[in-house]
Amino acid sequence: MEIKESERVVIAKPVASRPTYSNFTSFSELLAGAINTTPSNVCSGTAVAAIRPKTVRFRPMVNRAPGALVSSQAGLSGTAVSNSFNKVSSTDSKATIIYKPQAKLVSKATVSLLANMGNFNTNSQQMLQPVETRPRLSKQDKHNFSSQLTSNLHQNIPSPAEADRTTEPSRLTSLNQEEDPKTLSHASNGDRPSYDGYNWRKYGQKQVKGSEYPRSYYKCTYPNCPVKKKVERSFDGQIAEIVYKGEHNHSKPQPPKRNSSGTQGLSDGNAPDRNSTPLWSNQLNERNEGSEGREENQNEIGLPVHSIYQGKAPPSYDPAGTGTINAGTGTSDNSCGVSGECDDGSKGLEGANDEPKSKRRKTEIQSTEGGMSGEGVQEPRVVVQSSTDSEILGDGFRWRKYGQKIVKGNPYPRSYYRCTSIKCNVRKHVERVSDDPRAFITTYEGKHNHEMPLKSTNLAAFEPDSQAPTTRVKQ
DNA sequence: TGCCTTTGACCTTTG
DNA sequence: CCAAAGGTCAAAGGC
Repeated sequence: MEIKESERVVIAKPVASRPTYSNFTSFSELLAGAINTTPSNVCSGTAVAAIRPKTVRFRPMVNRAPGALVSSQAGLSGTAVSNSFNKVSSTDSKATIIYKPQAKLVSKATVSLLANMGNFNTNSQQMLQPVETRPRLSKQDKHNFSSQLTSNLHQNIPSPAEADRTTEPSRLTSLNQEEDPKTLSHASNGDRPSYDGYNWRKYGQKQVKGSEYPRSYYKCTYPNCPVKKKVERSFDGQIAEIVYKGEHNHSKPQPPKRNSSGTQGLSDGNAPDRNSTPLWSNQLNERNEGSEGREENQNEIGLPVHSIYQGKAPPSYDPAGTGTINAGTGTSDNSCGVSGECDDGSKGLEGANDEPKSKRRKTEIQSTEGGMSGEGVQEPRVVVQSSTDSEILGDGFRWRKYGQKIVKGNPYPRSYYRCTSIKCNVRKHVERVSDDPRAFITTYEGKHNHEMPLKSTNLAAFEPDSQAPTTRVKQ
C-alpha cells in the first residue's frame, strides 16, 4: 500500500498537462477519495454501482439509477443523508474522523437524494445558482432542493464549510443527473443549454488501470478539428478528470435555432453570453458528464474534476496563465481555454451520455446558443468559482485542487493541490496510503510566501484527520 | 432510417 | 527490444 516515493515525484505528469483548473474538494475530496475508494468500493460492491454504464441509455433506468445511486450512496453514506455519518463511520469503522467523512458522505447522500429529486429539478444549478445567475429551472424546484440539501447539510454537517458544501451537493446532483440525461432534459425543459458550444463524439472507452470506471474518449465533431478530450470518472462515477488535447480550429458552432424557450431563453436574456456563467451552471446540471461544470462545482464534494490540456491546448486561457489559482478559472475556463473560445460545452457534451441521442444534437445546438451568447461572462465566473473552489485544508492554507491521479503502486488516488494565494507557488499532493482513510501522506513543494489564512484553531475543526497524515516536504 | 454508443481488436506510446 | 498501458478504429446494436 505504501507509495513509492519515486512515483510520487512524478507529479509532473499532471502538472505538465496544463491544468487550467481544477476543483477541489480538498479535504472532502481526499476523504472521498480515501473513503470512497475503499468504502465506495465496498459500496460499489453493495450498491453498486452505479456505475453508470452508460447513462444515456438508461433512461428507463433513470429511475433506477437514482434509486440505485441513492441506495448505494445511502449504503455508503447512510440511508438518509443524516445517517451518513453513522454509516460512514460504521462502514469504515473509523469513527474518529467523522467530520470530513461526514461532509463527504453527507454531500453525497444529499446528492443522491438530490439526484433523485434533482432529476426533476434537473438543474443542480440550484446550488450553483448563486454563482450563476441563470435561473434556468424553475426556481421553486431548485429551492426545494437547495433547501433540502442545505437542511441536510446543516444537520449532518457541522463543519464550517457547509456553505461550500451546499454547493457540493448540488454539484453532486448534477453528477447524478448525468446519468439521467433525459431527466435533465425533460425536467428542465431544455435546460441544457449547456453544451459548451462544441460538439463531441465519443469514439472510445477504455478501462484504465487503477480505476474502476472507464475512461471515455471524445473528439470534436467539427470537421478537421483535432481537438479531443478524455474523461475519467472517479469512484463514484463522477468525473474526476478531463483532459483536452489540441485546439479547436473553429469557433463554436452556433445553433441554428434559437430557442428562446425555456431556460435558454433565460440564459440568453440575462446572460447573453455564453454560457459562461450560466452555462457553467447549466452545464453542471445538464451534463454531467460534461466535465466542466463539474469541475468547478465538484470541488468539495470530492468529485473533483479538472480539466487538463495537453499539447498546445489552450492558447489563452488561463487568465492567469499558469496562474495558481486559475484553476478556478480553469474550470470553466478550461474548456474555454481549450477551445479558446470556450468549450465549455465540451464538457457537457461528452455528456453525450446525458443527452438522449438524437436529441442531443438538437439540444446541443440550442444549448450552444445559449452558451454562445454569453461568452464574455465566463471569465467572471471563473473568478467566482475560484473562490468557491479553494478550500482551506488541514494545514491552514487555502488550496485548490488541480488534479487527481492514481499512481502506480497505490490503489488510492493522489490529489494535487496548489496554494490559492496568487503569488504563492506552493503545491502539495495528498494521497492515501492505506485502508485507513486517515492515513494520508502529504508532500509539499515549495514554501508559502504568505501567512496562513486560517487559524490553527479553526483548522482543527476542519480537519481532524490532519493528525494522521504524514507530511513531507519535497523542497 | 439515421445517428450515436458500445466494445473488442489493433496500433501506438512509454517505461 | 519487449511488455504493458493507453489510444483509436470500426463493426454491431440500440434508441
